Amino acid sequence: MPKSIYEDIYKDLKQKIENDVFTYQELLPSENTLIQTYHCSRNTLRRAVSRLVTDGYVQTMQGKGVRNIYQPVDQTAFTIGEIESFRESAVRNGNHAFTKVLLFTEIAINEKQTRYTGFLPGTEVYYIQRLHYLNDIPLILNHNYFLKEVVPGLTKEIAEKSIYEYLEQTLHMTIVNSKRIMTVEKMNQIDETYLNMNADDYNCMAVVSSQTYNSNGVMFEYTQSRHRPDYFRFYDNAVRKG
Amino acid sequence: MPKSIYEDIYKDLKQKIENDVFTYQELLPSENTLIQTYHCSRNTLRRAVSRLVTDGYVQTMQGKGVRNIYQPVDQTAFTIGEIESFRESAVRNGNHAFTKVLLFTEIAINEKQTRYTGFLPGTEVYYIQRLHYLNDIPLILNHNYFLKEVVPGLTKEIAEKSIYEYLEQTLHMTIVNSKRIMTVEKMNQIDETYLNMNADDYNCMAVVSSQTYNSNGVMFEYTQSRHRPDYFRFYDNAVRKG
DNA sequence: GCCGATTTGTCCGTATGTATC
DNA sequence: CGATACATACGGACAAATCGG
Repeated sequence: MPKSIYEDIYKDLKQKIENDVFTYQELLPSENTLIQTYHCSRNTLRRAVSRLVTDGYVQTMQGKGVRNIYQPVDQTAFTIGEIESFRESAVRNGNHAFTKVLLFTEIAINEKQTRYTGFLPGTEVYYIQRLHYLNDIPLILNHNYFLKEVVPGLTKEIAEKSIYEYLEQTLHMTIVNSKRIMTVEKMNQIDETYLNMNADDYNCMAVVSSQTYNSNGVMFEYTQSRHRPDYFRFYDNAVRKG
Repeated sequence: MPKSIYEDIYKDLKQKIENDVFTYQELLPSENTLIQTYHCSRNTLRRAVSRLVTDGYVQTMQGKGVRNIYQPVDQTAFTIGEIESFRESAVRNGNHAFTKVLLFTEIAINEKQTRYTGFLPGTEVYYIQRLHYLNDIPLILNHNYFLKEVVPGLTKEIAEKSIYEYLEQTLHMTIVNSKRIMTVEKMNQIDETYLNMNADDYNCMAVVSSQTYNSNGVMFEYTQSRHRPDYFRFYDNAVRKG
């Protein structure tokens, strides 16, 4: 797989920032300097830097330079309470990722399902319920709807491993983008049971609904992910645009 | 304020997509066509289109074209990846916004507050509690911490209108980016009271914690926004990274 | 399967504008 | 004021993917 120059530069700079080659609040070498370092054009370098900006790693300042504003997530101010470190370490040491398939069926979308999935009525899909464990704790209850026409040959065995691996490696599909909406919803009986929660404690949860498109512009997946509220975290970097 | 060409093109195309000049799943005119339409260079046009991609409005396909994948979303949704004040998004969606200042104080950050705000102990800040109403319904309870050194002269009167307007128009500060984390937390007594909620119903809420930087690379604001769960929506578009 | 036309992706060099110091 | 640094814009060249004949 041949890679692009700007991506190599992006990754190199990113890694240097993460490994404290540039310290927090320090200015990076100027564009002209970096151009000489990487032997590339100005456009190519600026493209790499602009990705670092959207990542929230650096900040460009006209006439001044490029400032490193990267802070590792662990040490960041966002650690609220003690559960935090456990949560973080669970994710980082999460070698014990395990997926349990609760339900594997093939259905046709009805009127009600059309409203939230975005699939037209009558569309043939695989409807799968899966429970994702991290370190033996059930964290996420997933409701997946996959377009049968685009994702043929899906089986329970594949769903137990990785559906995306199947899509990319076997079907050679390219996943392009995913529109997501995050909300907070009441827990239902199924959530409580499988996620091992008690309604006397938390009675609602984080819900991420997503529509995913492949490289042909076809929306081939709708998924609703229902997350245990005490383990749910979503990171984002927002950029102010003119 | 002189604007840039690529931004004008971006806005024009965006508006055309929103107004169904191009229908869903349709291909946009090719780059060469659009270049002639807007009388601009290829780079400039591609820059405009790339913003539409990150917005989740279109999808580019090498060798084929640019497909419109825009579908309107709920107007009350907040968009991730973009900084917008409460007032701005309310105005944009044609709603009536009102802000009530519950508390306006000046404090020095203590050890405990350092952990979640990211300000060093002893830092002088304005600590403000505000309640944001949308169409007379209290939706968001905000805890703002503003660095006094960078944001001088803040008053309760300003806090009742728009702090961001004061920052940008009076102090001529440029807000650049904002790192945010979204979690789900238990509601406390204060939340219930001001947001008019009953713990028998929802007992938790969406919490968005954010650190905001200005154009000098200074983190001048920490804010915790506590949202009514039943009105909370965050919209996001994730793009394949390569 | 091949070839050429079309379309997007990557990269380069250069010129000019604007903000900072 | 000049030097430096990032921002915008243009034009050209070649690569890679797609599609139709």
